[in-house]
Amino acid sequence: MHDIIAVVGPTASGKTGLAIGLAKALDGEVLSCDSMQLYRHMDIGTATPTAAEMDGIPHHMMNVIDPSEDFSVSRYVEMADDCLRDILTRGKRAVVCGGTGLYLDSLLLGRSFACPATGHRRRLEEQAEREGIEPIREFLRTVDPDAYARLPAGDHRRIIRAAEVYLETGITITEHNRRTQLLPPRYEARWIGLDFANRAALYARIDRRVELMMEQGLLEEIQALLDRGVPPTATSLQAIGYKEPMAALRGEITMDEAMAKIQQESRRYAKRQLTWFRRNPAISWIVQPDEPDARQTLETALHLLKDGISGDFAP
RNA sequence: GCCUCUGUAGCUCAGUUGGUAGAGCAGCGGACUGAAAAUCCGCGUGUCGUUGGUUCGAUUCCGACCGGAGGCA
Repeated sequence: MHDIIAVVGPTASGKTGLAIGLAKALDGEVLSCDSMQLYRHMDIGTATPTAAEMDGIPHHMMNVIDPSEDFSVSRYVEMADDCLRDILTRGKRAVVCGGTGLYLDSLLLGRSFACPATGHRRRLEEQAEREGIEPIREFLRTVDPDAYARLPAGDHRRIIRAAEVYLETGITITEHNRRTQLLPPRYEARWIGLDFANRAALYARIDRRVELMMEQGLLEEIQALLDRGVPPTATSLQAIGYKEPMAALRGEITMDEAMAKIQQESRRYAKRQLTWFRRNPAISWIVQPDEPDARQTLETALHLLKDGISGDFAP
């Protein structure tokens, strides 16, 4: 059996519970792969498991970053890779659990990154603000025609990044991506994906979970972050479940609208996550019924792992 | 009971002087390589309430029926 098990899937699909169950059954520890659960003091809105839910299983890469800090994929890989090696060195299994597809792929498949955010980025962003994106696209057309052709004119973020990488390194992002995709996977992992037979069942769970977050004091959690001095523009506060109530606090929408917005944005996010994971052929999917039984799902997962079966299964 | 209005996509509605229809929102699909819970791209998904009639042809015109809203009683 593999020493590294990846539990992936859309938000509210039951990853957390399954990962803890697997860790208990297989003498493992959980390595979180969630771009928001890694912030401290953001437990309710990110559905970070409580100590009771963790049930004694060590969790890594959770509550490790201050919400005021900016973060990045490469920092995640650096830190998470240390955790992963440490877990394996101690003879434990690693259950990598999360819904942030880019982080998962970067850590387990192994991706190198061209260069950190540079002064070029700020300058390019200001230029785009002043003159529009076209001059930057033109520049890209001359130095990296592939990126120019591939990136839609509306995707300012990636156009600026592509220009930045070339200005900083002298290598186009197209060439960099080509090289990094040729690298072999960094780790051999067994991927298990959680999904639902009916999309509506997943959406119902999302809606219910958001209501629960409000009952648990999401608004108080947000207020505490602001009182703590976290800038409203911080990356952490752009998370779904945080930015919408803040818009309500600014009086732009009502709190009821904010809650409906959180639910809708969570549904869309879940769909994007599915799009990301669906293209990974290594994932064995557990297709859950409308009212899944956690024990049953765990059994199915253990069965998959034991027999090394691949393919999709209904518990 | 009578009168008026109304019934078109999941929702709110537009439209067709008769040639099987289109917007917004919702939804669906996709991309993604140092912000990723971010960012971006694409796609109308439809017994035009039902049923008769007129017509070469009806979602459109006429009748009946069914549902909804309002008015008079």
